[in-house]
Amino acid sequence: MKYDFAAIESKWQTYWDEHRTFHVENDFTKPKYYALVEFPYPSGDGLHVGHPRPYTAMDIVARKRRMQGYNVLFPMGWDAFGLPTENYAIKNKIHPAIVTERNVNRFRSQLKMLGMSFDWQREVNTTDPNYFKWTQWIFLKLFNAGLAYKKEMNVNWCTQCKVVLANEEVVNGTCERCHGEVIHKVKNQWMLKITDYAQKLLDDLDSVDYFEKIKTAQVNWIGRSTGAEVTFKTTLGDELLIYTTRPDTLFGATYMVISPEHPLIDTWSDKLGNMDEIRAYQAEAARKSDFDRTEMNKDKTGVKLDGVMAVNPVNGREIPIFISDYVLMGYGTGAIMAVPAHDTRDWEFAKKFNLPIIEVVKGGEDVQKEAFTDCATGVLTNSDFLDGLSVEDAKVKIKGWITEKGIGREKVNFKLRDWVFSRQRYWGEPIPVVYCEKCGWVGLPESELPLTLPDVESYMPTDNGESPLSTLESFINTTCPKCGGAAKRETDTMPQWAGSSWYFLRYTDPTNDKELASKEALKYWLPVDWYNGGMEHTTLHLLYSRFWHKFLYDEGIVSCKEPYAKRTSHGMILGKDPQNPGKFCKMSKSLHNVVNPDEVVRDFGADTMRLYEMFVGDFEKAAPWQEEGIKGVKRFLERVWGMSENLKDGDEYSDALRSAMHKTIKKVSENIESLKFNTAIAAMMALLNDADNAGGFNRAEFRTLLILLNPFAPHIASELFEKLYGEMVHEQKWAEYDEALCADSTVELAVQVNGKVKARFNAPVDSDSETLISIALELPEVQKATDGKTIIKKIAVPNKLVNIVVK
RNA sequence: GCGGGUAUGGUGAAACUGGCAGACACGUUGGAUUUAGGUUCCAAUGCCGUGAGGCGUGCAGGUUCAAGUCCUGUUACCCGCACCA
Repeated sequence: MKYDFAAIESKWQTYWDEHRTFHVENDFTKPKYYALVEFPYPSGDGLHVGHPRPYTAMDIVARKRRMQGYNVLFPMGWDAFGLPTENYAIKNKIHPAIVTERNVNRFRSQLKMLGMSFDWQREVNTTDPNYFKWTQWIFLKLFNAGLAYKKEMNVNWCTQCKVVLANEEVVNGTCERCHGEVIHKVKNQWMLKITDYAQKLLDDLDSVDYFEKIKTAQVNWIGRSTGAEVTFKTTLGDELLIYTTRPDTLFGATYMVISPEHPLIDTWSDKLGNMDEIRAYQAEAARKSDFDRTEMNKDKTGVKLDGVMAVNPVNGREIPIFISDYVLMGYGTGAIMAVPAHDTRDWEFAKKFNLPIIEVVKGGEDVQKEAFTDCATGVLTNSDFLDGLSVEDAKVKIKGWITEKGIGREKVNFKLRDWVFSRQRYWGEPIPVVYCEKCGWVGLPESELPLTLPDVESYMPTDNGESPLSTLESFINTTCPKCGGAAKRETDTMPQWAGSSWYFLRYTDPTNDKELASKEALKYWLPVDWYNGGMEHTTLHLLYSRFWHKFLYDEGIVSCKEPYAKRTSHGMILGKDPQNPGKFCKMSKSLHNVVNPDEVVRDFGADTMRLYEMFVGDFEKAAPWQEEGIKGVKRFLERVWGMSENLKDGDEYSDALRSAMHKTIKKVSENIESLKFNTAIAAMMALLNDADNAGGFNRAEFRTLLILLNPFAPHIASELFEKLYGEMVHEQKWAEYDEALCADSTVELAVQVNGKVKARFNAPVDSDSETLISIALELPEVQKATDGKTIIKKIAVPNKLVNIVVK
């Protein structure tokens, strides 16, 4: 009989659907396993071949865990708020909810078509009011805890999307999504105080099993540094507070720089002689987009403030103050002391403005030619009481000194900024607060949740930067829940990252209308045992959701500090690069190199597609999509099918294949755990080759093969298992192996002379070194190679090789 | 600039604590079956050389009986962050 993948796959997909095979109950008596993949944004384009790679990988893990006896939660849902849907809706004049539903249906059917073992009874959708009721509820918790606040601030504004972006969403000064120009705009925005959790987000990385590169990226993004804050008096009688990580270089400060947005400038405005010039520079800096600012970063610019000087507290010297956009208002205090001798940026600035460069740490080259920034080897000089100390010792001493004198203190700073949480868009969760003239910002009571989106005529984003909801009087005008007076609703919506910051909690109890999920369900299922997702979310979704989870932990909602026990990531699937034949690059519509999974499944089948995606290369690395490679795995499945028709009798493994069977079980079992799916598949292929050489499989051996194959290619495995053994393969126990039986009775050893292989021989396993050496020395090839030479050394590595060293 | 990563046949790639480099595939070549083949099967396939033999894991050194793997230096490419004081 022919391997009719189309008929087999639709048969089993229907079976799994009708029997709810992969539905899991909250059965608290069983050991649980929570496997999670990132839920997709259901775009209008449907799945592309990149999606199934992580999904198949975790599907393999989930299917294996079920066979190992775990109660497995492997859910799927839709991160469905977002700009593309809204844009599509605007263009085609369809409500975004309808577009979303259509896209979700397409995605769901495509995932079913790939044989993913998701529990479809637990599907969640971030745009469902029953879901976002709890997103809003969490926001109110944050608001009531003082972690959500509204602030007038300079934000990133995408000129194309006409929306505010979080720092994490700005890539190379452009919009992460549309690559449009990002400029700065001063707007009143909702902010979340993720910075309050900076230290915890950093510390608790020690307690989780993430890929090291993921941890490193988060550590760098959080960007903790220790230094000191120091107060400089000014000649106008007030004070200037700066932050430095090099307080040891205080004696080398020859000027100060403050950010163009620094508030002291306004304070000083009528006393400065060159206000026109300063105002012009401020305007210039404000107008620059992030992109321009990065472009310009080689050439330092700035303006000296005319009429004010700072006084260096360690030596009383008066030094000038500049404004320059290389100092950022958002970090530290927005002001620095400049030590050109020991900071590259300060050095460049000093050279340009002809400022003195004083060496205070010796050990480098001439500081007039290059800044000396090495902290490890330097020794203090020209620094009075610090002279002769190492940089580390000097830091300690000066910190003590400034604390004692009351002019400064030790200070920790983070690069992490608070999370800009407002978006001027229609298709997002409404922020459930109102503004009352009397009471200020007031959160809605829980009874008024969910606050749903009103129907509007136009979802168009506006050029003035206001939300499309802002023109809708019926939505805006409401009463204050506190005083009952007139109040206005917030018209901005939440960013897309809101719904995805807690979705893994909702899966544990997706239909609960009393709580976001029951305490018992949360306690049972969390933390997620294994979460796989893209590296691109490391400093976005992954960080945001850790923050929310930690907050919910502090509120007593969840009972573990970290949401994910283990986090891994996958590489991208690359397409052919049309510009460089033989090279590969990101798939994109504009390059016409996108591969559609529907066609692959139609032409080769879902099992082949799954196997190919796993066989293509190292799961963690980017992998090129090469149509030719699909044939190899298709052939493998055809061979499995063909061999099923010629099985020998046998209730146990044959002598010929026993060790091969045990070795393969071990290899496949271990490889799944370490994400080495490619070599797991290779091991099964090699087993087929072994079986061919042994004259085919017997029934016992083939049964095991199907169990190993089931997570990878579940349709063919289910079909053959039912046909041959009359049972369901997914109900079988995972195969076991015996370490002792993995070994063959004899092994081939290589014999080297001076490290070059000259001969080979077979010997019983674990033969001792003396025996091996004496056999090796008798071999004719070895005699020839050692003839007339002196043997200096004989090394034998049991079961591997013998090396004879001669002179 | 800082951080992370990669470099192995014609191609995708394997190689656990240093121990036979190239598993498993793709492709190619030859052969068989077939009216036919985007079928199946068999054989060969790292490079140079007719051969014995030599050379081979980006490059240059080093340690070792033995190095893709360890050490020093160096180049190229990819990804992230980027004036964070």
